[in-house]
Amino acid sequence: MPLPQTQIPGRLQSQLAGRGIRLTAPRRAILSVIETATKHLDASQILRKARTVDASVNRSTVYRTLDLLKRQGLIDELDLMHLNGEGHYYERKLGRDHIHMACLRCGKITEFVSKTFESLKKQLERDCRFHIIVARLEVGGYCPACRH
Amino acid sequence: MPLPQTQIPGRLQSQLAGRGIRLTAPRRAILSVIETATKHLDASQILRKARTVDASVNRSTVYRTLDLLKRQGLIDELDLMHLNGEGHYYERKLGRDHIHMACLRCGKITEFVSKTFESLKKQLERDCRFHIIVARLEVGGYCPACRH
DNA sequence: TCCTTGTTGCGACTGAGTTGCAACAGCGTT
DNA sequence: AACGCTGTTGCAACTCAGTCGCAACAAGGA
Repeated sequence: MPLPQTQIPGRLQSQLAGRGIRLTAPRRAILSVIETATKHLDASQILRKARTVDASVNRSTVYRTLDLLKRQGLIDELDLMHLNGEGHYYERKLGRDHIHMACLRCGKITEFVSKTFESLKKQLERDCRFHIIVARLEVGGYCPACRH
Repeated sequence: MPLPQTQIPGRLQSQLAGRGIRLTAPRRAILSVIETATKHLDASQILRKARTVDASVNRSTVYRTLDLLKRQGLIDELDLMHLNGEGHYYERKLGRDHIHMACLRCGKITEFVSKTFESLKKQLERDCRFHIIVARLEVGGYCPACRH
């Protein structure tokens, strides 16, 4: 349920290097932020944290690196039901997809892995002859503590 | 699979009126655009079409009306995998939720209704004790014509 | 018809994300 | 260890979606 982050540090780095992608100081800073995140971060939070590692990191570089990681399928982009503005959140893509539930009252984000979700994707691929690259299921509602 | 739009014209209007919400000329124009849409429209497309009905409709009013309809649970907001920029798309909420599949190559949007999706939501409500208000499943990948 | 109250148009603003460009730095090659 | 090709960066200016404060306005109940 919680973010299964804080993996082998440097894992993202070596995945990129293994694909012949150049590693630079700003990229290393940004990757380390993403790898060690304990909650969903948006671009400006990633920038702020990356700057504590390498003070010269620029906003554009954060966006360009996030684009790179998306194209490489190494991160997922989330909206989290736009609870706070229009921006996006990012998280490492690891193994199984999970569902994000956002509480409309307290803002808490809960993650949930479900076999049914996996079946649903298989059904889609079969019935619609659609080749899925990314699937995003976001739910808004009230968490156990806030429901009425 | 296609949009089940072009419902009883004026249906949205009477739903709002029935809730004691004031009907104005710009609102009527915007509602008629949403009701008669044959594809997913974004805010600026809604504005342009609404202006063919009432030339004085303003951009802010479109956003304010979309917010109203979202709060009333009468429309759904979609990203459609951000195939074209960062904006949002809107569609009437009718009966069962459906899944949106966006082809990353040709941009085609396919809709799909699935019993498994309904079970998944029930499972979520039960297992996570989460009260679902809105559920959005968007899939990016390759449609039958574009897959390789 | 009047009056209250919610709605609108306007214009200025915010904040996310993008872009062109010159300077720079990986990293494979020598 | 230095070289050089080529991809990457910082910067600053920009675009675009969406928001906001406010004075004028209009819906619809009395």
